[in-house]
Amino acid sequence: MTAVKNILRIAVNRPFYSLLDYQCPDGMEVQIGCRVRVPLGYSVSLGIVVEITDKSAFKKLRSIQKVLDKKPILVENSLKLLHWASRYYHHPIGLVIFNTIPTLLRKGKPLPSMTVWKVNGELLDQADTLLKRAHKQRVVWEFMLKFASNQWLSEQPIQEELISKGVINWRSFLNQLKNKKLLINQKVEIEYTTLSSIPVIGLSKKKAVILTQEQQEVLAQLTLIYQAKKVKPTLLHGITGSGKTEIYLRTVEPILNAGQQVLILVPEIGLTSQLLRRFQRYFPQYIIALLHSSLSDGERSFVWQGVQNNKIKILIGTRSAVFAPLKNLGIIVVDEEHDNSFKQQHQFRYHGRDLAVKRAYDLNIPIILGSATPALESLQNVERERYHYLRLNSRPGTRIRPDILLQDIRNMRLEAGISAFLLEEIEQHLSADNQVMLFLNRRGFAPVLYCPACGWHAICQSCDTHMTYHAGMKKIICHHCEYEEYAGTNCPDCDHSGITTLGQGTERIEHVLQTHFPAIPVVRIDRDTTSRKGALDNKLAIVRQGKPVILVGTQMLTKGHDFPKLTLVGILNIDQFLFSIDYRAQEQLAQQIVQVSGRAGRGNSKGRVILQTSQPEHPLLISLLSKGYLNVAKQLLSERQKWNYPPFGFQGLIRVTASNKDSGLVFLQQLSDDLSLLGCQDAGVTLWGPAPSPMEKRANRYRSQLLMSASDRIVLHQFLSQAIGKLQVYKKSGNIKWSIDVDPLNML
DNA sequence: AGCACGCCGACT
DNA sequence: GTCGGCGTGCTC
Repeated sequence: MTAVKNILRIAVNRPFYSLLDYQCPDGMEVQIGCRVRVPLGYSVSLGIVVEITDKSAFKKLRSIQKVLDKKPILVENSLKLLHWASRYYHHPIGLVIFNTIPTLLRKGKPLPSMTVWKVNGELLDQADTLLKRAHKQRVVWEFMLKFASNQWLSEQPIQEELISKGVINWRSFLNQLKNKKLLINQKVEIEYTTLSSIPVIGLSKKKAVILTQEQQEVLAQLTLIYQAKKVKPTLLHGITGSGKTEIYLRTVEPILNAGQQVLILVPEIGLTSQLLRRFQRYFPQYIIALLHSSLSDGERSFVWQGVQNNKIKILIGTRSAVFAPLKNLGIIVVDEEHDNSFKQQHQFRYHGRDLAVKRAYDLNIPIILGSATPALESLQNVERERYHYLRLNSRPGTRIRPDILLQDIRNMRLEAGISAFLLEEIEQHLSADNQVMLFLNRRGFAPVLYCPACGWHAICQSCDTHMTYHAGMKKIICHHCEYEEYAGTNCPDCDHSGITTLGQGTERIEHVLQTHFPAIPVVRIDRDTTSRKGALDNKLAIVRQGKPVILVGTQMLTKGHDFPKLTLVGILNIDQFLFSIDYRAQEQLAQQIVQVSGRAGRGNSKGRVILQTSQPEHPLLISLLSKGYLNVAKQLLSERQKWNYPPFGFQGLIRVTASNKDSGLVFLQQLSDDLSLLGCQDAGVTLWGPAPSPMEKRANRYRSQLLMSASDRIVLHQFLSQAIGKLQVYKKSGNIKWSIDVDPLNML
């Protein structure tokens, strides 16, 4: 006799690090991946069945109350990934799962369904008497008799037909007929013949792009790679404009044709729509969906179900799409893999790219990481022969690489941060009918608002930082806590009337250029001008018309957009990043310079890049310009190795916030002492701190941190687990909240 | 995260 | 007296 497996190991929607065991009552059917309602303490909670077993360490188990799903809402491999991620990032399993699934499912609602209708054959002879006095009902009835006698009919064709017959309230008539038992209806799974959430853009026939020699070789290599028994990830290092997307399309094609699904991850929503267009054009026969944060709850559930039943074949999404329950996933593409927005910076701090690699590894399917400026982590994985490395080094057609010019701005009079030389160049490129772009990584009008008479300047009352002046709104805004107030014209301290600004942001550059070139449209692209839905697409459309424009923007501009008429790029004010205390700043700066430079000269004319700096002799800039990104990456990697920084060592950061200055540090000191007693130093784990965070006060809370680093990942994770055990039992004074960041990307 | 319990000070 | 503030402890 085999034991019946009736013990459920459940992830409840509460901050527990482990699964909870429950009894499954006799006769209740439940599968792994289904949601259940369980009693917990004095209340009830939702949970998801993660394991089914026949033994438990607990003697007395409570029973689950209800099973919410007939079929699992997660496929096995995404559930496995979530479970693994919960352990790797040391975040409670239930919160990991419930924060990932669509809101409607999180609230216990069912997956979307649709209603279908049919004539009830049993009461046909009574129809005439029942409908004697109901004229409109009779119209509906006759339509249904004609089309839905022998088959179920969905509401969409019913609606179209009846509205054309002038029956506006069609649904209420259907219900009246149902009440008279002339019609019957039922709910069924949605059919994915069309996707209402997807704009269908005029699908011009795909142009037969002829691949370059280089592209053909890369494709051939990829084909070989996929034939291996154990497939390794591929880093596709292709300079901007080298046609990476074309490679994605071709490499994915046979996988789709074999019936499998494709997952494409991009760093930002802004990049999804243009990629969608390319894929729709190339694969008009497959259903493609987007998954990102601006979808409605309903749309999200819809996509979730569509990928799970293998109707949606191509899914393009931002980082959380890595958890989507694709039933038959065949390949993953991570575009712009170096981008830091793949790392979630709140709560569950996971890295979308790294989890994609893990998911591909578990499924033994290919994954392509594409970038013009690969992350140091990825390059090191190539070095260790964990990844294949493929290179696209030239631009197809006549596209030529841009020249980059360093311009020394020491002792130079600038107009709002722009040199006379750059203004002159802008003028020339515009009059040659070309487009120009200025990159400045700071939004707002000016970072400082101050009084020349008494020295007062606007600082945030809740954070250790200045407030940025936004001229359009006449406000000063804190970019860290969003606190804002109206900016007066007089100094709040001495009432001097000549209050003024220092430094520049994109808004000011826009303003200055607009007065300088009144006939040319200036298009500003940053968080302030693109927050409304569709705003970014509208702005990009203006640029795509091809007439001379000046683009001004933040790092949003560096990401993947193609501007064929753009011939000049100006890079302003990057000097601060050359001397940042963050050891990742130089890597990011190099990536940003290369990415933004790549926007220039996409058409037939050669591009030009002017980089204004007061540090023209800085080794990073010299080396980047003379020897290129890979060389800089090698240098940076050797520095990282010297200090045992990632990717050579591994880090975990424990952050604490508290309502007063000292209690966080005291709390972390206790942890630091206990970890030392446990022998973490002897085991090779170094503790840095506790120390106040670089920005100590933020949103009225005092922040401190303890950094743990080690050469051995396993050892680090053992001590992180120990640390969590301690953190849970310490007494907390001063409203302390703590969190863990594994593989932290920034220390601020 | 919820929820209950228990210990306080501040009210009708 | 008892209402409710919040610190503490527990949840299979």
